[in-house]
Amino acid sequence: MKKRAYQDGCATAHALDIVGDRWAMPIMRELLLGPKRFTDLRAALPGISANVLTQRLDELEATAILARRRLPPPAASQIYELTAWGRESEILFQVLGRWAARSPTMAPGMPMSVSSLILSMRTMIDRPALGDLRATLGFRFGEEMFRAEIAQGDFVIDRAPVDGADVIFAGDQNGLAAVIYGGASFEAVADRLEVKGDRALADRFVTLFPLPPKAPPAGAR
Amino acid sequence: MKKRAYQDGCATAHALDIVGDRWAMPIMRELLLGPKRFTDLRAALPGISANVLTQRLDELEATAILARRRLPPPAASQIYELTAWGRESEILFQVLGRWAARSPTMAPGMPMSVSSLILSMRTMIDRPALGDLRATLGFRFGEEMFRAEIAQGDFVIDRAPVDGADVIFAGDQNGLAAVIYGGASFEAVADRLEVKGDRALADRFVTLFPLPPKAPPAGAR
DNA sequence: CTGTATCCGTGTTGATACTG
DNA sequence: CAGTATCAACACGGATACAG
Repeated sequence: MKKRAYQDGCATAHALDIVGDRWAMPIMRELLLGPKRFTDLRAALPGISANVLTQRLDELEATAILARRRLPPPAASQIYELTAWGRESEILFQVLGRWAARSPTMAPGMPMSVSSLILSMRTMIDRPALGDLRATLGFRFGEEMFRAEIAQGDFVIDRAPVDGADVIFAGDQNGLAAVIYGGASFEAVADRLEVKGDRALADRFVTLFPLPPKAPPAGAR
Repeated sequence: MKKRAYQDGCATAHALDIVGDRWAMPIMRELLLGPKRFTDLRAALPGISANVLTQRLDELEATAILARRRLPPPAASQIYELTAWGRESEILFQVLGRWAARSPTMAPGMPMSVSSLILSMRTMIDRPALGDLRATLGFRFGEEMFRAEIAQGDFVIDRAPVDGADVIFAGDQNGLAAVIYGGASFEAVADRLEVKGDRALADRFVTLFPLPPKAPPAGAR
């Protein structure tokens, strides 16, 4: 009847009770950039099974992190969207990601979802290095489109059409990830990623994501 | 051979791979204020079983979050301590705790460990409200002693002797938690908590931990 | 006393198949 | 498309036994 919980008054323990179950946080991450349907979530989270997804969605709804909403006809499908408080959890992903980026056991080069890449750019971009750059960038990965504005030392990116951007990246998000985090050249990923528009801007943009130094591995004294 | 892992290049997913297992983060929390022995950890984490603790300690050592060290004779016992990178994880607990403090499903009044209370005070104290207050506070819970210095709008607390503090709290950490987070009076917890020294300072101190407003519960449109 | 290893009952997770 | 049903594998928690 009662699920397994830490019997602990610490707020951190309560956080783990509600988002510590396997897949709970990846589901939240996939919803941070906007609502999705059941099938969208399944597609974005390779490895999750339908019954676990159902169960987590129920739990996240019960804890007021997300709400389900039925779209008006004719699109009679259901969508899941974060509540206002659920959206405030983005800071959790930012600090988790920044901390884990220093992990000595992190293997590079694994595929990541579109949401992961967009959120990681939000988190990891070197804002002080932007200077007085002004630019608009477009990103199109499959059906998903995002638009980034760089201005006054800030970088904001959201779901939006890419039309009219100074440079547009289109294709596979893993291609762009390989360039900005793996140091690959655009030529090396040309089969997966197309770059349209201001090539000099693209070249500068991909230098804006420095990785923090790795911590020493286990046993390194 | 290989443990269950998200196959995901996202740094957040890697973070969950290494600290997402049940009890991993509570163990790290208990070590944030200093090294502990196996038995200390068991005592601070009611509900964990010895085999799970052993397994988590092995995993956290393999991922370079903690290291085990053997004390020099005659104290031949082993202690577990966080690595430098492991100590950097404190920010995770701060943002998790701050976010979860707004959870509409959090039940108040459950017991918390000494480390939890100390860390939560570090996180939740209202630094702007400190003004130009200068004070030294001592805390003694069982064998554990902490000393806090308030000066120049900052609050720092660490393991240290309590001698000479302006006010000393001694007894059960849950008594103090009930006062600063539950709004109880010192009289109401007099059987669990002793207050020695500057009573006016104690009265002011316990007002410095405002709780953020709760988010709306599930179903609240 | 301080851990570690092994067994076992139970609940959670994950893969596949299936239904409205 | 959006889940539910079934079942096997595994992780957890508790107890106990064992080793330095």
